[in-house]
Amino acid sequence: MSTPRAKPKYYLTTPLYYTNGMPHIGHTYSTIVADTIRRYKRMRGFEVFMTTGADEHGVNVERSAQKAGKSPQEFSTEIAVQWKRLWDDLGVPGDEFIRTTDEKHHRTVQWLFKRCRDNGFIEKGHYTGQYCVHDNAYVVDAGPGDACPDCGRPTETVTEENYFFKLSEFQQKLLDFYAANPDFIQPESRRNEVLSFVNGGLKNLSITRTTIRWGIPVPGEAPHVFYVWFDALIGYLSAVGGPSYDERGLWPADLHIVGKEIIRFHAVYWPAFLMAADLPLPRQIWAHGWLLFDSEKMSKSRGNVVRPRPIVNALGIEPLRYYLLREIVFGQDGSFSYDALVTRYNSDLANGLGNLASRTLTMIERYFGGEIPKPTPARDRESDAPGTADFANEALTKVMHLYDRFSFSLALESIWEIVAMIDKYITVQKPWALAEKPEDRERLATVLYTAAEGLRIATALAHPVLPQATQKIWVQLGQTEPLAGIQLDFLSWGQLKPGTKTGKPEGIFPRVDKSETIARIETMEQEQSKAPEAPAAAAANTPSGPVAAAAPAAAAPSSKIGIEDFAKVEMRVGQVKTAERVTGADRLLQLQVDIGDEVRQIVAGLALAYKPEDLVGRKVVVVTNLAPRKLRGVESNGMIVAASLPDGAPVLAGFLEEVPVGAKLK
RNA sequence: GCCGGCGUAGCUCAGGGGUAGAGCGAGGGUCUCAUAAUCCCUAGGUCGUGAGUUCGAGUCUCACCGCCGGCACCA
Repeated sequence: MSTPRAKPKYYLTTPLYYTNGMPHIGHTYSTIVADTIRRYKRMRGFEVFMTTGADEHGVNVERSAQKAGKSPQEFSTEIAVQWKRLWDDLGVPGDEFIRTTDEKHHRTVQWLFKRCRDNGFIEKGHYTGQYCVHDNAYVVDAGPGDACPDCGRPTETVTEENYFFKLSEFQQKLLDFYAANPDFIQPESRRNEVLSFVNGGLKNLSITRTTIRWGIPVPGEAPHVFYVWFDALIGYLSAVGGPSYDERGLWPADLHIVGKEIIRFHAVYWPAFLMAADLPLPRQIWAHGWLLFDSEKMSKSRGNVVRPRPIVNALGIEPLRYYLLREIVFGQDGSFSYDALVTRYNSDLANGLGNLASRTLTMIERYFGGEIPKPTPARDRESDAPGTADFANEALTKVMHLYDRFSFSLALESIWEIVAMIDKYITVQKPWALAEKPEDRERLATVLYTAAEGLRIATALAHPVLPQATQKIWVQLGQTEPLAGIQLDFLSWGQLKPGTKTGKPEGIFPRVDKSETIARIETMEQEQSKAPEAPAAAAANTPSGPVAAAAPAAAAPSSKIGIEDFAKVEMRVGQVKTAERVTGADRLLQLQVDIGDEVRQIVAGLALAYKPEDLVGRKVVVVTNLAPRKLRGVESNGMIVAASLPDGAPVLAGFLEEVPVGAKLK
């Protein structure tokens, strides 16, 4: 009963992110990849639908909510709203933000459960595990007698009745399915892992709990709620119709993008659930790798979690998109560093694409009054630009092929070969010299047409990765149809119409100073991390505090707060006792600061403006009630208040009169 | 412990039997349309260690060292 559609559909998903914390760069990566595919598929003529969302149930949310003094629903909603807002702000919202607390999702889960049960794949059984009575939760991986890792109290061995999904019956069916669909699990290495896991035998899966309250109720089975995977995974289906999935014709999903750590749930449990319910299976599961920061996995305990907002505030979302897709081979782990990010930005975006647009459009403006000149193809293509058009046309085919395989880094590499080719072409042809001789007017026209046309092709191809910037160049090239609506299949050399009025050349990617930009990102990161991870942190706000530098990209206006908010911040006069550089960090100083009743260790981003020895003995303003945080592996217990100059350099706040150490500010 | 992967120029990585590659960074040069951008030249790296197969090995085999992943939560 699917409605007839003109275009083939393409349905893809990101994971539904757990609302127990805020997004970091890894989540951002997943979503950016999905958004890029979404945009690319649209340019290939697909009707695309993308789902992202929030996984909200479970003990962890329950407990975090309790700590925050809120109901799980209230707590989870606040976090979910922030996730959604982040994706909106980053321009990667998808088409549906499904929440596992949505009524339609509850309905779908209960419906799927019934189908599985009716088909005989659900049974009652007993789950036995180590249970912490104090925390009201099972302790995974604990043996009898082990202590609870959270509260240290001994755990008890508890057995509860719950429902099991007969996963063991699907071992052979899954193996057959994998064999029949060799591309189902990507990349290859993950596929092999899954295969060996399934080959090793499958145990039945406990899918309900009676000890958890915060979950979807099992209909007619009062204390039971669904447990983890027989909840979140089903969101992919809830988002596109649930029980009536057939009406929208979007199911099965064409692609689930996941992180490598959750591949098994997607590649084993999920297809088994669907088989049990007699529903179509998704076509592909793609597991990407992790972003390693300084070669380490990101984690809160290491204090090296990278958040998207500071980067976006300092550089913009597009450089981040470009970096993640260009630098990291999709499917493999990749290293993330601010240094590489800014380097990529300057060399590829500012000096590469941005500069090519700038020089090309400037010359067209100057020599042809802002009109695309008319080329004289035959002769010039022979003598001046052998193979230019062919090169671009071949690159076009190649890039689409690479995008199809999600080989983003190779696709971008190929696009940038076009940029380099045109750059070289311009250098060889010397249009500025041609412009001086009236008899070279025709050649000049051809050269600039060629440059503009090469730029146009590269711009169109880069659009899925750089949606806004390429649209700007597109407009500057005088194109009126939105670039997002261009079909790549119909793109080819020579479509640029002579006489088209070009727009004013404007810098798309202004070059930035590397160390200053990194300093700014780190400062903002520091600011943001100091705020607790509670909803009140309002990650949407650019830190408007003393060290928030003028950011070219975003710089959200600071919102008004009441006196009661301000009163939460405790500031005191401190005196620097010792100061030294933090190794491996350009701008961080590790300080011991006397704040009256104690000496605090504080790591501050002051090294660009102050020498350690100049700070010793100096009185500073210290925010004393910030949550501790590690910077470059060094714990920081507070924050030094400073003004921030436009170039990012800090200037310490101080007093004109003598003040005693430890005095409070208000 | 079992299974798998990786270790190549300062950095990130490609190459999988026959005279060591790319991009970035760095050094030198060129041009001047352009965002001090572009373009050209330069990198002499025991291709983790040792042994073996071969006329010939980053490239195949074995052993060893180091790092990482899966087998057990997390983008």
